Amino acid sequence: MSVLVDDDLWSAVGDPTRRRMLDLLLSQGAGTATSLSGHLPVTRQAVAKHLAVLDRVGLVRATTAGREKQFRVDEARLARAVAQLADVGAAWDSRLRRIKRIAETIQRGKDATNDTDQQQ
Amino acid sequence: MSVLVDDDLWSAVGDPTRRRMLDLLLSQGAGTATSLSGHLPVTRQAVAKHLAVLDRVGLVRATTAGREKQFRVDEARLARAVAQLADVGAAWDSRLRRIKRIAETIQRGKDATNDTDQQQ
DNA sequence: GTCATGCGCAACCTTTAGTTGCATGATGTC
DNA sequence: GACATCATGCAACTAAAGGTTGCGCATGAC
Repeated sequence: MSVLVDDDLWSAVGDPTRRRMLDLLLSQGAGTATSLSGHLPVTRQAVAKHLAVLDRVGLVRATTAGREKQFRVDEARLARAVAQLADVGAAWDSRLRRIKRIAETIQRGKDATNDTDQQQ
Repeated sequence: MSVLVDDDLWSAVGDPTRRRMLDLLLSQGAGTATSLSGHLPVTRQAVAKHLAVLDRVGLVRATTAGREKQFRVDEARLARAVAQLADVGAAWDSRLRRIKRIAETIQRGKDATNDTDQQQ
């Protein structure tokens, strides 16, 4: 059965632009829509929309200072998202390993008897 | 700097429905658009579109048998996707750890002197 | 042959990522 | 204080993606 995943959280980090924004925010500590857009191939308005999405799922939080609105990553929240990535990856990985093991077992069976034409 | 990620591959597994489809295909070995749609809250046509997406990025491969079109997961490709999930997770995780470590260092500094009001 | 079933295609709707354009509000300088 | 400036916010519009319904066609079962 499938791993429990917060779809909102996942799809927030599913967007490439938002992932790069998170990278930028992590490496720079904080940033505004304007400053981030300077490092991204999209307009400030697009960045602002993405920040709104990230803010809605709690991955970033804003502090208004004068005319600037600084965003920074909510570390606990991102850690949770990272944990979910790891969970899904681990679930698939273990299933892939199991499949590989079974395939090898079948292969060994074939090598041994070489006439049991097992399918499926 | 951001981790190298194949955006197509990532966004293919970024969709919740497609993730569940991959789960189903992994647990059942194979499936058709019709069979999968029985386990999902969307129509067969929606599933077919998702299968087309997954096929385009190589995560599944189809074999036509009579009037049925069976899809199965390309294990190598999914393993690669899993590796990318792990990479991004690890990158963020290490950055989060570094931030936490710095925060603790600052905290220790404050505890010691209690007047160095350091603000980035 | 006929009937059921699985697929593919087309039209349409809604949401989302992106754009441009403009109004508003805080800063700093003269 | 007035004014140019710069960051933000808001609105309208476009394009792509996820989803739907409806229909036509091929294949397999009887």
